[in-house]
Amino acid sequence: MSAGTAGRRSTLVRVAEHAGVSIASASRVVNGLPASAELAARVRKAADELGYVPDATARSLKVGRTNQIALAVADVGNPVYVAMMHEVNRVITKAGYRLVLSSTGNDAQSQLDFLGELDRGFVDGLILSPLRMTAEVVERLRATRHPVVVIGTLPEDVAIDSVRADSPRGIALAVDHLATQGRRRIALLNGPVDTVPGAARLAGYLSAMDQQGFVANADAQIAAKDFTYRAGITATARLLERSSPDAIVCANDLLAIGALKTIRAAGMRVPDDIALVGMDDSDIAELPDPSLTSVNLGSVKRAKAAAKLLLRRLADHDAAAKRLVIEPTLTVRESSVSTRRRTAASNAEEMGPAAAPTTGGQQAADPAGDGEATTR
Amino acid sequence: MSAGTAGRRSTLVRVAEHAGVSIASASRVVNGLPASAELAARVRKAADELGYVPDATARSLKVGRTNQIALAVADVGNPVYVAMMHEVNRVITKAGYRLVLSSTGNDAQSQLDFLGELDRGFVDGLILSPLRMTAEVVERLRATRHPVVVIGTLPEDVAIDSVRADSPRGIALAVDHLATQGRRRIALLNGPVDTVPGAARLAGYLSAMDQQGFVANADAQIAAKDFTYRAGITATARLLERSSPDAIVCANDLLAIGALKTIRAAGMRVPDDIALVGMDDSDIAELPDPSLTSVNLGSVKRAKAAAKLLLRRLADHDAAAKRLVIEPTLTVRESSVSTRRRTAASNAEEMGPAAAPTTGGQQAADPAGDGEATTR
DNA sequence: CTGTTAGCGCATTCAA
DNA sequence: TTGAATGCGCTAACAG
Repeated sequence: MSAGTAGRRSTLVRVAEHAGVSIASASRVVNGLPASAELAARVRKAADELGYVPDATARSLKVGRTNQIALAVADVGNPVYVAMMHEVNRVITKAGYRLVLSSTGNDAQSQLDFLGELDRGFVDGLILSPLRMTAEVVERLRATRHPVVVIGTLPEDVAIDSVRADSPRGIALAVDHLATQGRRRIALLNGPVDTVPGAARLAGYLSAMDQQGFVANADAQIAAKDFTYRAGITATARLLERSSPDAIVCANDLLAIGALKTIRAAGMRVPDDIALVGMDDSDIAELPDPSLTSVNLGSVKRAKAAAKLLLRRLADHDAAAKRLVIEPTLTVRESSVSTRRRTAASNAEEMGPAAAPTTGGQQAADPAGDGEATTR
Repeated sequence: MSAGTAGRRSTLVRVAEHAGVSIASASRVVNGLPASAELAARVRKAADELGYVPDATARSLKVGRTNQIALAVADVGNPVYVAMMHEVNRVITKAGYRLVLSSTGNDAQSQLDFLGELDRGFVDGLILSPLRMTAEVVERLRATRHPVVVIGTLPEDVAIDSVRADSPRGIALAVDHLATQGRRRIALLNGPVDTVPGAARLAGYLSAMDQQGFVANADAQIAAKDFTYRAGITATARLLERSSPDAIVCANDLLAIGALKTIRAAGMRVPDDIALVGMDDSDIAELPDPSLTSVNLGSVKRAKAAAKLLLRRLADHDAAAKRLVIEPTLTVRESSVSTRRRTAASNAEEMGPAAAPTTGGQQAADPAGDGEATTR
């Protein structure tokens, strides 16, 4: 009914004409600025009759804001990135922004291309979660006129807002948990080591093993060719050819599920023969049977913090850059806790009827789910 | 180095000044329109020195195009929508468009809100995959000045481009396959019946059962409260309380994985005691053990077709509306094929050493993966 | 081939 | 409070 004459798109000028007021007044009424009740009514009526809707493009050109925020992630196929996207979208939508998605794939060039595009000003800011943080990327980030928040690790000297997971600590949670369960030959199923997460996982593993007084045998470490389920299958097969772990820490949940498949195909059981710990604690962690114990690296929290950081900077371009670190947590499920008594390996001490039921090492962790992560 | 004086943003006017040419000439060079080699060089040099980057907003205002396409899906948590999003992004990116994502959640209102926003003209077109196609949504769709393509089913009299899956046919593939495997008591684990996919699944199930000469017992049909893994768990528990199926067709892969969990918890085996068929054939279908036989409803093909349909319409606003239907396919995996001889139920005929290995009912199906789906 | 000019639709400064 | 006028940065007529 109120759609008005569909002829041409109606603009503010036409509304003004139709209402018999100046274009400036029409603009004011539409934007809720002070105006006499009578005039406001006239304008509103006219706008209604003409089915007027303000034009976003013109407005953007005028005010210098698009109300759009870009999110660039490496791999939308990974549930973690989906979760992050979801959270970023939630936060920025509430603040009146739209989400422009750039799924740059694993392609480094298209990542750079997108960063180049950024200066065209089709978005007000960017949240970037790069798989590889190359020098070129860093260079582009410094050069941009637009606010950027990085999810991941940045060189020390770069003054850009960022938020990262403490993934070494996460690995330590996993290794400690496995050690507590009596596991001694703890292997690492990693992704590519030349990626940001891959490098962090490896470093964390080495340090955690050291801490526990275990030797990190090279045969017990393997890098899958990417962070996918299939890569997990083949990499685990290779791993089992050259070593006999009683536990595997996986760099990601998809890899872990791949490992699960291979272990079974080899005639062994999880967790009795080999315990498994995934990482990311994504939606899919609870799907397999046994369900997957997983290190929660706070992907949702990171996404939320990143979004808020960007919103803050959008409001104040000159704020000092922040570097946030999100504390990991361990979600214990079935894949790491054997119900049968451990037969192999020693530790004389019983460790209680069954390890603690759920989360293990959570820190002060945004209890209400709504706390201002950026203030920590 | 080539970043130029970072002072203020450089515009075409400044480039023109710096090069000593008219602003129009500068524009032409930038846009690759004919110009003398000498002039072109001067402009390009100036642009480079000033670090000039054309402004997307101004350009959009002028030409009336944003080069953005919106995708509105109900639930980004569902792998199918992620796959669709991925594909849409791929196709439109290649055509020079950016993707604006609207994850409207299950919230009907925010869906409507987004459709309202559409007329602000921040995107050139929309691809919409609504969970529920209400009268209000249809009304908004007709009212919009912007091209829209719907993924899903639309009322007959609405002249809007759309592409849908033939999900009754998909269910039939599943039921027929199960019947061939000797299953007779085939249940349906559906999602909410008041959704577009839920309604289609139910209708398809009833008709397929009828076709096979089976009775579609009401006790053997259940509707989970949404299309999630958890809902699948609880709904299956209820289903098993009131009936004893030897096979379950699930409206979606997540539901199927939930069913798998519940069946196991009840002490039964898949596929020996109960065969399982999922739907969507999404990434997660191969994760469980046994891996999930699943009806491929062509989500990627639908997404691709929708994107192309929209691009076509963007190029020609007055083209006649098309309604495309994508043919389903069955991907047979482990969850539906028992390795042991069926003991219960009859069919005297052996059905070969083991059912056909992979896809079952594929039609003429875009062999190169690149065929023009819209021309069928 | 190149320059001049007029808007795209809107927000906003300045007068009245 | 309201109206007239300016320009955001760019492209596309139209002249020359």
